Amino acid sequence: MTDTLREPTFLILTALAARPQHGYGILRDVEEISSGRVRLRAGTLYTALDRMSSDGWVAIDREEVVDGRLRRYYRLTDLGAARLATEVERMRANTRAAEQRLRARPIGGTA
Amino acid sequence: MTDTLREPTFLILTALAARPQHGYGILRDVEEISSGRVRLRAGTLYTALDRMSSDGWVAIDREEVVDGRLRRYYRLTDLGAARLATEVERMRANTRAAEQRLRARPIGGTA
DNA sequence: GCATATATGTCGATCATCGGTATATACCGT
DNA sequence: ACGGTATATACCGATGATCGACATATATGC
Repeated sequence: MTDTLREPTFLILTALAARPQHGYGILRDVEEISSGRVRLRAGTLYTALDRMSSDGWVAIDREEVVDGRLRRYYRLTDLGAARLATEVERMRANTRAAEQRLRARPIGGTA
Repeated sequence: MTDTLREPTFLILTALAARPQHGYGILRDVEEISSGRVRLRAGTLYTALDRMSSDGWVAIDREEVVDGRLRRYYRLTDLGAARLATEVERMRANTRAAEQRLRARPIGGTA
């Protein structure tokens, strides 16, 4: 519970915070959340979902078959939501500290 | 320039944003910045300083000898400050997105 | 016939960080 | 005299999340 989340993990949890979604939907959502900056690799996504499932952060919500293709929907658990909230607090504290110090820094001349 | 910073790297840059500091001073400062949460390993610190030196994010400011012990002071370069500022913006955007979605999420009943 | 979108998955490689260890000096309490 | 803690820098093997590439399958558009 103590360790920091990497960006892909963070964004997957964020995507699922909105609503249950299936893998490919998460892929699209993460891209939208990050304004196109982050494009998850399939390997990253499914490895992360497996890991977070066994950690109890996400759970399989339901499975559907659309056009002969499987859609496995995941949802955020309360534990996962709490983990995400903790991470948000940590990031807030860190950004606050960094901004404060960057503002105090003399501009230029230190190249 | 695109990849995300890990917390130790982020906090080392933040520590140096305030003023030039030597290794052990950074160790103490990072602990203070993070309210005692993050205690950098010596290996992490010096490996990171070497890496960031070759990336041009930090530079050796000066060297002193105090009580027969070497003190190597590092300072943040303009490039390093820019990199930190970029990272702060990224984290701000991510926390904003996560908070928005966590607030919209129905509380409880999804364990 | 070929590219693209949808959809899930495996596998080897990379790399920052962790945890432990090494090396020194100085100070404090017992 | 001895042990513990603080100061100070540095190396090294292990870990683990992510990357990049590949595999498989269906549907749609050109």
